[in-house]
Amino acid sequence: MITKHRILAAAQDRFERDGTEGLSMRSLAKDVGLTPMALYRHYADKEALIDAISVAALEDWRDRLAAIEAPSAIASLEAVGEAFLDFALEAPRRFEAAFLLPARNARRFPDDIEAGKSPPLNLVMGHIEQAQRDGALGDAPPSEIAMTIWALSQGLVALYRANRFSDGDTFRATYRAALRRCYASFSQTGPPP
Amino acid sequence: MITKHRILAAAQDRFERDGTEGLSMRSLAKDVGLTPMALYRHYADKEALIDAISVAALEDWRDRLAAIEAPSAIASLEAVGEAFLDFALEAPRRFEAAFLLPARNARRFPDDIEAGKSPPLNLVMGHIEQAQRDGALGDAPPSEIAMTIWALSQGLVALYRANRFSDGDTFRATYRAALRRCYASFSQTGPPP
DNA sequence: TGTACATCAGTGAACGCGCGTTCACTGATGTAC
DNA sequence: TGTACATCAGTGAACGCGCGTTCACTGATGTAC
Repeated sequence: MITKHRILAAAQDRFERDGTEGLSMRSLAKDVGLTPMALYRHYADKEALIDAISVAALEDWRDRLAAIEAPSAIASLEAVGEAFLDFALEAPRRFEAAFLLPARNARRFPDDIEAGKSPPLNLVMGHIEQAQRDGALGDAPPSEIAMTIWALSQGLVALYRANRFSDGDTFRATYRAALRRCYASFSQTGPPP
Repeated sequence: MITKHRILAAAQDRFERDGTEGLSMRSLAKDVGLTPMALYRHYADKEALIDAISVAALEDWRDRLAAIEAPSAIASLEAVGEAFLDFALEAPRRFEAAFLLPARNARRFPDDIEAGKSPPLNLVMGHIEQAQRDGALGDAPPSEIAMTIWALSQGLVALYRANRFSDGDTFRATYRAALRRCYASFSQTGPPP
């Protein structure tokens, strides 16, 4: 049973280094110190292994979110932004697996999101609603705020990964400023001008 | 000479359908109706061919930008957003090649951008500066406005491609609203709250 | 306590496949004298 | 005008490679009686 975990751990490492393409059953087996065929004792095939990697990536994000503690709703939202950033910088491929794989059962905006079908987004939307009650955010639909912030974060990270920022510090500063500005744009009440 | 163009055109088609991974010299040759080796008469190797695809993708975007005509600077900026959206929806992979490949010689924020080293971004920043003179945008640094808008667009498109919107119409509407709101957040003078 | 049997992780050889690219070549077209 | 030669697009066989996966197996460990 422990072998299965060793395989998954090695697969995550490989995946983080080389992506899906670079992850081969043979090279992975070498990493773990096993025959390629031994892997099939634990995972039906390569696809099953990649599924496991995706699931683990989502769990990683869920854990990072769950670990957040902040004094206010708006501070929590800021912390979510930081967690997102850290995740993206520490484990870019895992980050990608969690958010950007065109998942078969992905939750969709607006229906699934508003129906609360995405646990991580639920948590974020809870903070948003609390911030609205605190008067720190305007009355735009929480799901819209969440999607906009999510998109902005995602886009900034994508540009950073595509080498469009001169260095990491500039990027972090720009990221924080952009998110703060974006929340500010939601802080008035009423529809956008 | 015409063969070279036929090869590139077929390669673009393949790439749009299957991405870099699905583009093999052998399958491509079959598409063009040639022996695999004939391709090497026109492109040194696979990498050279992929470079050509990237270059063509950037030219596509440049042409789309150049074709924009609008009555005012702020209307031009809106048109840029629409062009970006159309490009992303019509030719997602080419779009990706143009913006997201970690290009060796990519222009970086803030130095390269402010120094005007990116012709497409230059054009956009020209509109931004004009809009500022028109009083339609606040006095934030144009390069910062450009990067923020770019990131937001990029992120929304990424989420759409990752299946996070229930349908295309919802996505287009959300995209337009988010961009409008983002420009609005830059319309006051002074630093963000 | 001893024996027979089932379970199960892991092995090792082999299969067929598609890949990028090499090499030596053919045959048509253009060019120089 | 005719001939010799260079150029150049394209061919076809072959190379070596890494891939996911099959198959039949070994050998240790646990379990039932």
